[in-house]
Amino acid sequence: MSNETIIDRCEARGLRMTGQRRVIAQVMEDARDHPDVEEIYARASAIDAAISLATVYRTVKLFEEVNILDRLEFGDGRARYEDADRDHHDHLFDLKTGEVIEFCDPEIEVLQEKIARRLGYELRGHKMELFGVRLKDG
Amino acid sequence: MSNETIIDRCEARGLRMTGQRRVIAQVMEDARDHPDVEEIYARASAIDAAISLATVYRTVKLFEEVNILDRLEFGDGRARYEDADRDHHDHLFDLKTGEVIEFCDPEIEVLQEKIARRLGYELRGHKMELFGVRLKDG
DNA sequence: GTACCTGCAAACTTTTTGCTACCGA
DNA sequence: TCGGTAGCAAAAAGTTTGCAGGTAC
Repeated sequence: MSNETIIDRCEARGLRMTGQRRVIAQVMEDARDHPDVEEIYARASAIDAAISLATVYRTVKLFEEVNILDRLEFGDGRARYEDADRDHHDHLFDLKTGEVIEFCDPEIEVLQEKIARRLGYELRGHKMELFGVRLKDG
Repeated sequence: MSNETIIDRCEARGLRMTGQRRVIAQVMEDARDHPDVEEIYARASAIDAAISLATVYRTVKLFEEVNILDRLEFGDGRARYEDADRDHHDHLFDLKTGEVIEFCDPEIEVLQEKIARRLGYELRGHKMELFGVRLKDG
């Protein structure tokens, strides 16, 4: 939750900054939602029409590997991405509508630490998330 | 939960019980883990070598639609399934090893109800799950 | 008997990769 | 300079589907 931009963090990690990477970094910097790769590609294409889908895939994977982006899986078969450098929060995904709700609850934060510890995991530096699944019927 | 078998529940829902469906139901009845479709197919093939992968896909989808199986997504690109008629529990998935840990915590159960209500969801009959994601580095 | 189910192969979707040319540091 | 990077197209991996024949009820 620093105020470095994604591009700053790329440079801090010594990534070679090509034009395409700058565009994708900017797209994710501006994103207030959780775009999937196709959507990131669409937004990047609006800035530089020459960017290829393969480059978007390679770049978000790279950014994820160096913890600049988080990959989210909501069970609809597509990976979604968001800026990793944000306050910790959880996601609730409505399987009916596809809507994603972000929220944060201090009790959950405490509980997550507790559970991780009980299970022998050291949560420090890792992330755990409450993943809400709303099934189709009652 | 109840002690009906999966086959019992299929019949209770009026599903036409073919040999293939019986085999797949039995495989899931016996499963203590969270097999993906390929694994269910392998286990079913050991009982009836003529079963096709397409039938396994169609059958687990059908069983999921009538709430006989739950579909789980752990972010590794494959759907996994488990018997829906079990005590509620959560899953912790280790991204490093692929290991799945099941656990249940009463505080989480209470918290899940609370969060759902705060967000305007009525959890009754639906499911929410604490999904653990362990990232690669500290 | 008939509507539903199955196997097969082909199609589809999402993601990865081999190769050649290119570009950033 | 020169090793990493981009574009393209082909391949992979997981899943769905059209069709013709078969089966449960």
